[in-house]
Amino acid sequence: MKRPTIADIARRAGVSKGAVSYALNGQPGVSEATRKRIIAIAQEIGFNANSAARALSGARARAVGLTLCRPARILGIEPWFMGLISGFEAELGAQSYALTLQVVASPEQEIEVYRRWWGERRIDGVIVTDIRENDVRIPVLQELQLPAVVIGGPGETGSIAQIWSDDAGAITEAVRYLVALGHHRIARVSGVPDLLHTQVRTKAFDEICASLGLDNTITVPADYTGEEGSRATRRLLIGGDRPSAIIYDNDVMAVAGLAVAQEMGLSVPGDLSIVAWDDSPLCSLVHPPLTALSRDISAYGAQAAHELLNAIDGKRVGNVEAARVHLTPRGSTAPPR
Amino acid sequence: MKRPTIADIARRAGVSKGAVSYALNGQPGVSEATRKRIIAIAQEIGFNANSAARALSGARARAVGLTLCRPARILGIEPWFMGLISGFEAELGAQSYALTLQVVASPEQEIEVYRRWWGERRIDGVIVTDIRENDVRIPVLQELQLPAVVIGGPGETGSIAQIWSDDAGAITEAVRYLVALGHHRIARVSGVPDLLHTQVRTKAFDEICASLGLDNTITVPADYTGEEGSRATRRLLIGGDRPSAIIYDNDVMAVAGLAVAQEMGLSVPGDLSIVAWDDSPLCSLVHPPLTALSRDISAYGAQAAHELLNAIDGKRVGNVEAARVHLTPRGSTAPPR
DNA sequence: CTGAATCACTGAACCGGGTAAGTTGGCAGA
DNA sequence: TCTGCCAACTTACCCGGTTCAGTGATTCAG
Repeated sequence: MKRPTIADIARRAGVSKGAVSYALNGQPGVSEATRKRIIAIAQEIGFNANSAARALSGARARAVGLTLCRPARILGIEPWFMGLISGFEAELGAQSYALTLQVVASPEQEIEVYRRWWGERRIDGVIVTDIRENDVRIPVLQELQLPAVVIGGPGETGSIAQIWSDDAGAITEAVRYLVALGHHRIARVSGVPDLLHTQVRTKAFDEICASLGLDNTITVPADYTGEEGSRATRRLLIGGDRPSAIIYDNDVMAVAGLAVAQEMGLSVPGDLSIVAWDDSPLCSLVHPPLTALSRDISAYGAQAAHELLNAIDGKRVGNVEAARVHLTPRGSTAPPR
Repeated sequence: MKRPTIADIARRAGVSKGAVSYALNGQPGVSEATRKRIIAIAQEIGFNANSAARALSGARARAVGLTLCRPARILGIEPWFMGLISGFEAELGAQSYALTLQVVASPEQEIEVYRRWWGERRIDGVIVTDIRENDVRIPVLQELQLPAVVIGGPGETGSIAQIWSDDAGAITEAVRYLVALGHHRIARVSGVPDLLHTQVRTKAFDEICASLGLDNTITVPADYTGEEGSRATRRLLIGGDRPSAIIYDNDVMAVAGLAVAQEMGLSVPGDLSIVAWDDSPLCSLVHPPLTALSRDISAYGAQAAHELLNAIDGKRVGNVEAARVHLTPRGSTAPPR
């Protein structure tokens, strides 16, 4: 019942442990005949190298870490993280790396987890999301020399690899589209203001609105949750100079906003046009289906994992832009009445 | 820059490696004074035991595995898995166990992953979800003697721990509630029919409907996705003898069903009442908010993790029922017009 | 035919903790 | 003063791969 080791294989093949190691790892040092024989025996007895022993003798842990720093109730509903995770998996699985997950409550706790993981040599690198301005995690990662890739930005990450999508371009496209439909009063419900990509979006939104001569544009900060999305929407729709279109920073808030509009007896898209950020199945699930800024989150994740594996291999990696975000028009946008 | 080992601590404390090991693990064999001194040094230099070395010397890997066997596009939107995961974390984190995740395409691939993980000693146990009748994974887990806990059921899992919620009771409550409101034609859109808990629900649904003398009750099988939820709903609403209430096996299909009803000009709850299974934020996000069968998914996950840790510790565990499912009435149910 | 190079492999050290078995020193009791 | 005993350590080996320095056999050039 004991799980087989290379010593068992060595005994059965009549060679030394060393030879078995060379044979199984494709290293030179054994003849082709012996290699084949050893591989056959390994397969026959269902051998899998003990990852602990392997990691201990200087090699990799063959695992990467991901922390999720949002309350469970948001994590659950947001398609973003799951999309990202399955993207990671596609890339990591191919290289037989494992993904280790931890839910944390704060960036400080996240740093603790990084320190522990790295100290324990449990992982070879980490994927960092929800990057902020002057993010406290960056200097720690540099101090630890822990291979990492940062998702979101672009921002200051020093020597750490970074992958980002062109959020500024995306929001510009959305505003231009709404203006082309005839909208003048465009509002925005943003995600957490601290996050770098929120700032990028806010800046780009303000700029394009100014350059198109729109006034009364407003960004209401929220936190990606449905509750905040509802609250922000109510605030916008109650006011005197009601916007005719709202851009939301994620799909959950957009759906919540749609519900508020319906509840207030406003027709979508007749009285209010809605644009969601990140096109998840959620957007096509509701009625009317939501116009969204789409990007392939899975591919984004796969690309991030790829960069991380490069960083782990010591290859210098830089600042990578992910695939373009594009606007997918659906039933929630139309010319204002 | 090298990460510290117990040998470093031993040198600084002027004792042997063995003494350090005893001190840090709370074992007898060192005086309190020495123990304190050693712990202080460990803290000072930021020592973390190398998990590989620890795992190698007979101890635990201190990690558990979870595979997700659904396409990414469903995983993303379904709050269920993320809820479960954060529940696991709450329990695992407290015992400083890590969670290793893998997305797989089929039960066969899932088995491969279990074999590999266990062979590599990467994990100490696994959490198995989406259990089917005569599930192919059960005999493999028993053969490998891999500690496991099965979520869903109740069903035949032999010696493997199991945790389940009273789905039969829940659906009975939902049907009784709808009948009390005055509904006679109640339909149901189910999840994947192979899954054990789907079968439990279907059986209970048929039984309670029969015992209440309802005819024309029908269960349309679907697969938890929004698309299938829409399709099934359309099929039900197009038919001659339209149901006045539909119970959905998850929240995503319920939301999709709501959109279909709105699209067809039916008022909810006036023309159609809707009940969702699993009360996620999604249910209160839409308009009208959905009546749902609520359960604390996180607590469910925490309980499962707890049972698994017991199983890993060799404690015999059995068949545990999770906290009750209860009906949360909201705006999507009312007496039929 | 000899010396050098190459090949196929062995043996042993090593990674960093865990732990059984052995070794002190100090103190109590006779 | 001697024995016995215990706490407080030390020593040494284990876990299971990886890797490096040999070693004997064979090949090959000169």
